[in-house]
Amino acid sequence: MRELDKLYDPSAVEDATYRYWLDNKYFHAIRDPEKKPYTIVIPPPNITGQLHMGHAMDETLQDILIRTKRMQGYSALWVPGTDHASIATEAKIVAAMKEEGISKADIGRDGFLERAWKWKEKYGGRIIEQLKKLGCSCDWDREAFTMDEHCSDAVLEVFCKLYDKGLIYQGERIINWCPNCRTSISDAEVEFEEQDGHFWHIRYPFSDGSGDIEIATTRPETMLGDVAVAVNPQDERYKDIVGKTVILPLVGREIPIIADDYVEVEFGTGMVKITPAHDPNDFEVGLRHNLEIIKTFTEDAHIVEGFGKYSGLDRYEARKVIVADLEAGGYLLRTEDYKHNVGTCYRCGTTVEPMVSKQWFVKMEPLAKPAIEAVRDGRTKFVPERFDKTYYHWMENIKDWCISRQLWWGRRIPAYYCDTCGHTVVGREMPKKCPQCGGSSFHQDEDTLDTWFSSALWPFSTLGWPDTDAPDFKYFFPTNTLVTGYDIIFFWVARMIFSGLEHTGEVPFDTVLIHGLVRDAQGRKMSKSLGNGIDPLEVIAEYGADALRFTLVTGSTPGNDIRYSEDKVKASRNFANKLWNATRFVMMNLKDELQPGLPKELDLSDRWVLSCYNTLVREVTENIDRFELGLAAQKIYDFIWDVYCDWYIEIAKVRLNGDDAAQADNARRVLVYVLRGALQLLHPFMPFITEEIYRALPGSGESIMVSSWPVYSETLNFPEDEAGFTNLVELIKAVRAVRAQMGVHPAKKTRMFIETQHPADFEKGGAYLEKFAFANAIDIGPQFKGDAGASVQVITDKARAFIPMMELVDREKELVRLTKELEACEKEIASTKGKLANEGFVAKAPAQVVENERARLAKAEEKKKHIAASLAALG
RNA sequence: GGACGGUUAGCUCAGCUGGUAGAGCACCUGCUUGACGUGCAGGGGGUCACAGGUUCGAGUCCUGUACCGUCCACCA
Repeated sequence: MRELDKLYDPSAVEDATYRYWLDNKYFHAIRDPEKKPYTIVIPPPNITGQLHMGHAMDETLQDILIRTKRMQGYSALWVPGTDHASIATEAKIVAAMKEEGISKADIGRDGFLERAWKWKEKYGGRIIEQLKKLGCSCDWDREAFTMDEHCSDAVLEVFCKLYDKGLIYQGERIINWCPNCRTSISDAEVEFEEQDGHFWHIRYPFSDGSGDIEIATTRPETMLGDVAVAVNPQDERYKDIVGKTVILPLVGREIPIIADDYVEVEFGTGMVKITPAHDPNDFEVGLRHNLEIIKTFTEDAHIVEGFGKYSGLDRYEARKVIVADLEAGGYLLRTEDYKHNVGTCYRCGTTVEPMVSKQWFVKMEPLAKPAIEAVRDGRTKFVPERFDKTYYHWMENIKDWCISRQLWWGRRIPAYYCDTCGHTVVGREMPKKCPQCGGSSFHQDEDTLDTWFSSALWPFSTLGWPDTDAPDFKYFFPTNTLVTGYDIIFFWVARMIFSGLEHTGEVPFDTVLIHGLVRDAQGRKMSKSLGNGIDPLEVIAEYGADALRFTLVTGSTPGNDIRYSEDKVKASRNFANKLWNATRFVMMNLKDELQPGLPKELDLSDRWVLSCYNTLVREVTENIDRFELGLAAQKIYDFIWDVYCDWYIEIAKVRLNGDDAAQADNARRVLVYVLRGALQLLHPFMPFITEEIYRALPGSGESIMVSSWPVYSETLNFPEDEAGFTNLVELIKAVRAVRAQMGVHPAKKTRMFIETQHPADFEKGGAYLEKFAFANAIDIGPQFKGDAGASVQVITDKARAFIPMMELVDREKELVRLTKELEACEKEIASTKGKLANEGFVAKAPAQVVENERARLAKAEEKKKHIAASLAALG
């Protein structure tokens, strides 16, 4: 420990401590056959990313688990790494290029990839450094990247394998297209948001001139691609017109009226225009009725060639022009305001355009089934459990996964097309000869794979798979706990589960610990656009990583969002400082030589604190096992602050400053013992300060990180002494309360007579009473012989304390005070008696509960006797 | 439309398998207490959203209602 500063300064400690851990390779997991493995893979942050509060919480939870398990003797591996994040990264690079006036086309694929790798080199490491600031004990020797050679091999293997099994196919399907990112995206990547729009009612005339029909649409610009109008076959109104044709206004195309169950009779006019090329439902209808697909939008959402004046217009301009023309032509019947949900790109927010396009898909149904089973039969558990519903719902309704992206940054699809006959060959490398025509010239598919395709393999690709003999894979896989936010269950968790099962035959982890979002103090989501994000690094710089970490786990419960507020961080910082000062106190009282371990002779307070500590060890361990990290943290906090600092240290001062050297030494040894144990329990939560203090304590090992997790011990269990000490504490508190109420200055010491039938406890604690109950002389006996009327009387169930303070005793006030106490006491008696008189309660409640109730009654009655006696004494 | 979560002290939230309602912050009163004022001692403040039910006993379990929030679906 450096100079004993009054204030703990995290910035003076954290970096050096982290370096110490790194230098000693404590984070590096060894495949020790004697140990059990415990593995976590990090949710790989994007290489474009900067550490935000969500990461900070996610990583803190993982670090708590991994540090605990490491101390518990597991070979604990936390695999770190980053994700290439194809779409997000590519967007950033393109934007940066735009600044320079360069486009992708200008530099070509190779030039672009060169830039991308440079970008990765430059920014990919940034977030890793930020994780270190948080104190993450990742095994940096095993750092991975979704596009490094190894992970790429895994992707290649998986693609080829699934293709061979028929689970990956290429096809013309309707997909979600982002006109800004210029790529397809998967269903999961579309976010719906409610927007104000209009409902345009348009007249389509029958081609035979026998009148017209009315259809309503929110997207008139898609009418250029209309190939039919659909009605419900059950709809009596329209039975007769099915089979007739109408003329598409502005375009002049003749299109049929068809019947399909998809149409809701009640909604709108009960007639729907069918645009198979640009609406997923219409696409399905088109398939059923064998309709033509007429594309009307280009990749950047402009009207395609061939539509006259509309061609080349952006989709929104086209809408305006088309509506105006409809109106001018007398086709627009009316316009209503209408709120509807619009799909947007989860990366850039642009309105997604459904498009028919040739893409690669993963056939989901055969993969989803075993993945659902695995959660149903408990091989993988969600914590909290309720998230399995979310998972089932998604998995059971899953559609095929569009995995091809029209991007350059990412793993290129290993499909090759014969230049002679166009035959498709999927394989690990470019084929030499076309199996169909014998041609020898091929070109590779231009597209890359969805980022999540590689992330889905993360728990095993990082451990050496597809080499199933890879030592890490054999030892550490399946992993144990996956920690992530509920927002990426679909993107990632679900896909890892089915991928793990399909490719390794095992679930990739046994537990998924789900946490919520970190919100701002007003409960709003932290976001760039709102500008309400708090930078964890700034918080760390000001308050320390320990304070931030502690804040993010206390007062939270798995799966629920938490609000970030600086006040909470301050409270955590204060706790660190409290611990620091407690240590300062212990250290400044240490003598040169301190015997290790506990002394033979323990006094009442020693046994009390050890017994409390022992219980703490048991409970904290249980809480962590059950992922109740917030509860565990709270208990450690309470123990250190309330039990250790506020009581035990204060009480130990009596012996430390007393004449009995042996006793003082005993106190020192217990102080150090309990402090060290508490530090160990706290270490996973606040790694830096605990390490700093631990190493300063005499008798510690080289690092708290590699010390053994405390275990509950029957030899430290002293229930009677805990109870006895509690009697003392109750009397002390009662005396303090009465004195505070009466406004007696703490400097005023008094004599005290303790009337009790349980003298032993009070005799043992006599010295403490002097200090804490402000007594300068204490007598203990079965009966007070002095003038009760001239004494302040302090009452507990085990004792009456008489404090002669004649000048302060106001008989009337004392009567009121004691009468109030009597009333409270009688209320207690009535309540417990009532319960015990209830036959049902006595017969059906567990014996222990009834026993507690009896004890409570006995206590209250004893106290009542004391109060009655005191009241009598006052006359 | 479906699913889920929340509703507990002025504020932010804990409260595990039902058994005497808690913490932090804020507030009030004292305290130059030989570790710490980022502290110590004392104190006020809650019919646990509402209505039923199960139970000897409900903040906790069940049903329903209200409000707030999230996700999924997408009716053109």
